[in-house]
Amino acid sequence: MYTNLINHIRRYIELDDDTIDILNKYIKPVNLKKKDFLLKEGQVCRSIYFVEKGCLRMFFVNDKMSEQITQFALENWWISDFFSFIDNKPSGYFIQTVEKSEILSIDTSSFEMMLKELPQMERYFRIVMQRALAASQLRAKYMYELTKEEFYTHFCGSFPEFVQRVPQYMIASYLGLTPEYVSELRKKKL
Amino acid sequence: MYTNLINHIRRYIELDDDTIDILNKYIKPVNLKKKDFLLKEGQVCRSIYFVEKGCLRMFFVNDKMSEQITQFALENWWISDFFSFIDNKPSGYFIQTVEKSEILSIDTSSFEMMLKELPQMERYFRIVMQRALAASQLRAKYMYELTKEEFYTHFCGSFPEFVQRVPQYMIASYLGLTPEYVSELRKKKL
DNA sequence: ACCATTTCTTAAACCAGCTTAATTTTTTTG
DNA sequence: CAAAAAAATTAAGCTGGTTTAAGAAATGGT
Repeated sequence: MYTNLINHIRRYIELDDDTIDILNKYIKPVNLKKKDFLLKEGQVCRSIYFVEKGCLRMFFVNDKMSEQITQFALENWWISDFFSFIDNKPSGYFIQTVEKSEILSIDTSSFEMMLKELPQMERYFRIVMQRALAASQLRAKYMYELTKEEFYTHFCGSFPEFVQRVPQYMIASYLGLTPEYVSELRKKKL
Repeated sequence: MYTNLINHIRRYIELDDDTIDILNKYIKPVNLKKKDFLLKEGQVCRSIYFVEKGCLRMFFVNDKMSEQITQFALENWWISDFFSFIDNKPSGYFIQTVEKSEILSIDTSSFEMMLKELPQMERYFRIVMQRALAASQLRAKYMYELTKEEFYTHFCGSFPEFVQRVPQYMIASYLGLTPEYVSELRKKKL
């Protein structure tokens, strides 16, 4: 069970069957249908989430009352509002499924206990965080150097499967463009 | 020696004197004057850097041949091109001192050996990476929700000492604005 | 103190991408 | 399958922030 997570951990550290059993004590599976919420604005984000199957989005509601998506998570991605998770502060975000999803969740206290019982997991999470940071540095670089049109084209070229799977207006929101402008860009490309 | 680094590590994990001695084997101090480079575009970024004293900036040169700053590092910050560091890919960035600085550097192989000899440091770096990720999520949120003018005002309000210490055109670059526009904003505030 | 270099300012013309608002297409649900 | 809801398109007008170009002020080295 949780084959995706186990395989993901095994990319980075050794993991025997006994350790997997221990690990299982700390992990809570959550099955969600489309548009279910894992986190709502104002709540403290008390868990980190791993996507076994499905897709999540993280967004906040801006002053114009429209949803601003800041992150997606597909299979094998961890997602959380780390700011809220680390310091137990109320979150400004929503985390919601984009489609029917199987999520694994580890809450704050399980996370600490798990790391105490299985210190080798510190290494796994160090590497996960380091890679997430590298990804976020890369994304920031693209946002600095590309025009919005180039950013859109580059994104569609890099993640074609993703573009199929997620509604266009969500991609627009994630890239920081209006749906109208994306529409215009698509017309131009044809 | 390296009091800032030692204190920083002690914020997150226990550290006895013997451990510090071991740690020292892996750390290379580098003293730099203003505008010296730690990394140039095209090189593989083979180290992570800790600022004991001073200030670093990380930037790339865009197609208009102007410098786009993506990060600063003051005292007690780690900085690196993690994308290049992790996968040994040539970096697209420069890392340069903004002022005379004392830097501590750990190269790729020292990093791996150090983590093997002192596995408790995995925890320290897991926490450092996690916090860096939280900071980068927060920064991204501001970039999404604020206009450039608000972003500038917010930045100056949040880091007044920093604004003193770093030339205005660098702050403009970091925030993704032109120096001309920052000039206009300042005039407006007075 | 003086010259060279770096940094900051001013102002006008310009444009990428947004807003608004109305219409059409697609998807969801009973 | 039909009605309702959600998502995508179109087009015109507008604006926040850039570009360009020139001059002024601050900083640093000798």
